[in-house]
Amino acid sequence: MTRPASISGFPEWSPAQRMIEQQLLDRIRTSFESYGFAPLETRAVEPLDQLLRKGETSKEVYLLRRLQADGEDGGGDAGLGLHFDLTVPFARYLLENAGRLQFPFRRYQIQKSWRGERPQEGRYREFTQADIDVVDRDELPFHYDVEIPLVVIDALGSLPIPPIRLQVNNRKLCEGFYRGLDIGDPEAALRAVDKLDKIGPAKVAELLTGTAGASQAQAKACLALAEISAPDESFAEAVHALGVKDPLLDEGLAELVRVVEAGREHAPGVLVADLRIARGLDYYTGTVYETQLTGFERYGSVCSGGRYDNLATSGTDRFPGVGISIGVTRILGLLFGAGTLSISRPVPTCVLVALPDEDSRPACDRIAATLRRRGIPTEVAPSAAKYGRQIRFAQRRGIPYVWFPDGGEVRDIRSGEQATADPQTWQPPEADRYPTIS
RNA sequence: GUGGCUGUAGCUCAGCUGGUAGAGCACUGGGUUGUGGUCCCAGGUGUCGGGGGUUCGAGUCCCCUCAGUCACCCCA
Repeated sequence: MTRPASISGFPEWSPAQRMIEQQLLDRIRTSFESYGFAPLETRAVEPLDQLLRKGETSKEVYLLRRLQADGEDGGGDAGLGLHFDLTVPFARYLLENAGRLQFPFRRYQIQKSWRGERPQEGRYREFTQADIDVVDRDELPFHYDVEIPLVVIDALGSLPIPPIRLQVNNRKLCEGFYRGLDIGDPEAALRAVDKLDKIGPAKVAELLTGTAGASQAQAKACLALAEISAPDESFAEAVHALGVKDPLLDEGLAELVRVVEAGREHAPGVLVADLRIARGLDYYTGTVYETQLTGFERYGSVCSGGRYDNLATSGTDRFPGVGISIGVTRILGLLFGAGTLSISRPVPTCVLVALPDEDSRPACDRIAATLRRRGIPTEVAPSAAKYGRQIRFAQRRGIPYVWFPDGGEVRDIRSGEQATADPQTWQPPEADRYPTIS
């Protein structure tokens, strides 16, 4: 008989929080569509072999199983699992529908994902991501790597959240550098360098010599590279100054310069080249993005992605892409936790129509209907209580206006101002029509 | 998934080395019998996260479990 309790990692926001989330999602969607990304939703579930095609994430995947499945089929449903991001399902969708799509194909996708990891602040087992990707057939022009971060800078910039810092790096640059240095295990080096923020340069150097087969001098060079960070193209000179020569390094360098140049022009101070950014080792092949929320740096990236040249391939078909994903639930969780996101009222209602007595309900319903038709969220009082109670009902919910049908008057209960009004023509100030977030 | 810390009213929190439920705000009713907020009075404010154990007796000690949080891992 114990009361039902919450489930770890599966957040359920309050109505006020949900209204905030919906408004953020609306604005993100509007931003995405303003760049011409088309909406897509894929099923929640993918075959396990699709999910595990890249990366060693098997432990986090939630499996789908029927309650009544008998032991013979292993209790499984053909090995289905809930998707843990939106990129892998998108790659599957591409291969399945390539013949019906126009390329380059740009889509956005705003959906839940699931990961069976241990939850903590800003990390959940069920969470919403807002994803954009551009994919082409055979070759994807690099200018999309330049465009993608500008889209999310726009999207996140339209939200009432702290400023962001979008860090960009390029895998080719790092791998070329390591190759030019002749380091034994470039992947291990990448992994070690990625921990720089967390464990500091001394520990990273240990890792580099220990696991990546680097000499002391090589480790020092890797650290020097990782510590380069700049909001403009000056980072390229800093890399050149390290004196390493490699064709792949030059290619990555040139690409990163293009991204940073565009960032400096369109979003000054937001986008920076940060050569320590590595991302998960799985499918990224070039540009990589990560995003810090000012004041919440320690909770990790709230928006990341990159270029993947080999994620969607089938036989001779190849669909290179570049994309990025906004961690909506993470952003909300952090800001709710800090108490810095609020909404002007916890219900949509703008007007409460007071009810003089039950017999008047049809007349009150007509007033409410008229207001609603004109786009003003309206509800009628639940019962014909004393007017004082009805006003209090509105006040407790933050409803700004009470409509008195007998005299045909509307009262702003914040100021106490009351005036005669016609439901056919009365307008609330635009700021009062819907709840506003700040 | 491994380990650490935390859990008392709707919220913020007290509660001494085991001895019988507490404050502020919020909430409900009334003072005010159809125009709220201030003020006054009266009051639910409680499975002490849940279960088990030790004890004459457990909010307090022990075990398990759930949730939150932190570190590792990984990442939105």
